[in-house]
Amino acid sequence: MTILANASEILRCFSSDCTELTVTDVVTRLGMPKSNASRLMKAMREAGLLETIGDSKRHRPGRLFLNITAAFRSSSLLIQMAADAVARVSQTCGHTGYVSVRDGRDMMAVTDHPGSNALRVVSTLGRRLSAHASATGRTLLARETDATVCALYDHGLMTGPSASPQTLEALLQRLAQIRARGYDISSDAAAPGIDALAVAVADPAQGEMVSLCIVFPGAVVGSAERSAILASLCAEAAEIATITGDAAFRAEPLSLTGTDA
Amino acid sequence: MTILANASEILRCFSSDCTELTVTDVVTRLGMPKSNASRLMKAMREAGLLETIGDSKRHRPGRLFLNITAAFRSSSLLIQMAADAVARVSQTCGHTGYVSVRDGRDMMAVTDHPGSNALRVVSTLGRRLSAHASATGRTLLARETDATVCALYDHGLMTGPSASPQTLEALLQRLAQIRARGYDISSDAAAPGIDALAVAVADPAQGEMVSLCIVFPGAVVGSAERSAILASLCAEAAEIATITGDAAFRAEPLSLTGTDA
DNA sequence: GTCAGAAGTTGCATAAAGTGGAACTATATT
DNA sequence: AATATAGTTCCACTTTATGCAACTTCTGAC
Repeated sequence: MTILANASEILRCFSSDCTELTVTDVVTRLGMPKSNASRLMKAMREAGLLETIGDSKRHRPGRLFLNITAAFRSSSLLIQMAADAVARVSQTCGHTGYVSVRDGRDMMAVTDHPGSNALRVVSTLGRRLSAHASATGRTLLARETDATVCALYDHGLMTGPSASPQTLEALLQRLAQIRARGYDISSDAAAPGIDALAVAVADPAQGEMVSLCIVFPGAVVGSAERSAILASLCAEAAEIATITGDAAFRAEPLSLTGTDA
Repeated sequence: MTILANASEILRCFSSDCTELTVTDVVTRLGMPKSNASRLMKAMREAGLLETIGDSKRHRPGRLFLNITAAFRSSSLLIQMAADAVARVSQTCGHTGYVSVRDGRDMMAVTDHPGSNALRVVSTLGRRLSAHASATGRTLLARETDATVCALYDHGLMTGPSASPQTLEALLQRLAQIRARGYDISSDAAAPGIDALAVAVADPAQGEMVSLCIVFPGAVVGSAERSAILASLCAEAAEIATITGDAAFRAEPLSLTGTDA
C-alpha cells in the first residue's frame, strides 16, 4: 500500500501557500522517480484525488475534498462544543477565534470564528502552523509526556519565530509552565503583531483533544482585556471539560504571567 | 492503481450527513470484500487519509484534509473573484451566498458568505446537492451541450424535490430556458422554504466554471427584491465574464419569469 | 522555423503489492 | 456462557507498482 502513502504525501504538499503542483514539483519535494510521480498523479487524477487546472499540467486537490472538512468537523462532539464555545467568546470580545487540532508537528484550524472588531485578525483557515511555535500547539503538546514530545522532535525543532522556544529544552520548560497554569500565550506566532491565547481541552472517552484560542493584535490589547478574554476562554473550556470528564484539564487564570512568545 | 480508486470511493462516502464509517459500512456501501475493506482502511489510516474516532472502529477523514479545501479555493482566480463578488452581493442584500462547483452530478459549495438578515439561510458548507435539482447545478449544466447532459444522466435522474425537473426531458427544457435568460431560480432545492438565485460564469482560459448564488427564505422576499438581487448578481458575474473573456456568458435579468422550482 | 533544454510520458523486466475466499479473533447481545 | 456480529489474518494467485532508460511533448531563444 505504499501507493497510498505516496498519494498522501502528495496531498500533504498542498496548503494555502502551495495551491498547485506539477510532476516536477512533486519529484523535487518528495524525491521520487519522475516516472512514478507522473503515473501516480495520473492515477490520482483518474480517482478524483487530483484535478488539473484547466488543461495545464498543474494539479490541485480534487473537488471531492470540498465536503470532507465538514465531515471531520461534525464527526466530533468535542469539536462542536469547542466551536460553540469559541464563537461565544469571540462574539463577546470581538476578536477572531479558532478551534485547532494537532497533526504530528503541525497544527490545523478546524473551525474559525471571525471577530467583529474594526482591527481584527483575519482568519486563515487551512493554514498549517508549527505546533511548538504556536500557543494552540503547545497547549496540546503539554498534554503529552515529555518523552512523547522528545520522540516527536527527535530530529530537532524547526526554528520558528524568535519568540518561540528554539530548543527542545526550552520547549519542555514551556510545556511544564503550561501544565502548571493550563493556558498559553504566544506572540508573533502566526504573523508579526498577532498574539494568541489558547487553552486545550480533551474528551477522554473519545481520545480527542482540541485547543481553543483567541487571536488579537498584541499592540492594542492591554493586560486587563487579556485577563478577561482568558477568563472567559477558560470558563468555557472548563465547562466542556466537566461534560467530557477531562480530569487532566487545568486552566486557572490566576494572573497573566510570562507574556513571552 | 485500483486501490486509489477504492480509497477515493471511501472518501466520497463522507459528507456532512455521513461523518463516520466502519468497515462494514464500507462493505455494504461499496460492495467490496470484507477483507479488502479492512486492509484498505488500515492502510488509509496509516497514510493519514483516515483516522479512528478515539480507539473505536469508527473512521473519519484524516486531519490532513483540513487544509486542502483552502488550497482548492486559492488555486483559482475565478473562484476568488466569484467569492468576492458573492460576498459583496450578500453584504448589500443581507442574504446568504455561495460559490459552487460541479462534480459530476453533484454540486459542492466552495465558499460561503453568511447573510446578515435576522431571517437568513444558515450556511451549510460541505453539503452535497444534486446538480439537476439545484439552481447552481442547473446553471452549470446549462453550459454543457444537451448530449453531454444526457450522457451524464443516462441512468436517469435521481428524483429530487417535487419542484425540480423529474425527467431528463424536463431538465433539458429547463436548461434551454437557462441558456436563454442566463440565470436560474430554485425553490425548496436545498431545504423547504428556501429559494435560490444562481448565475454561472466561466474562465475559458483555465477551463473552469463556477456558479454564484444567493439563497433566501422564499416566503418573505418579494419579486422586487428578487429582481434587485438578480440584477446585482448578474452585474457582478458580467464583470467577471469580461475579465476572463467568457464569451458564453449570458445574464440579462429582463424580468423574473418562471419562478417554478 | 528549428534547436536546445526542460517537463512529462511510456516500455520493460523485476519486485512488490493487492485480491477474494475462508478461517480465525475480537466484540457485542441475549 | 452461547450466539451473533464485526473485524482481522492467512494464503495461493493475480495484478500492479517500481526504477531505469528511452522516448515524446512542450517552451522559449535565437
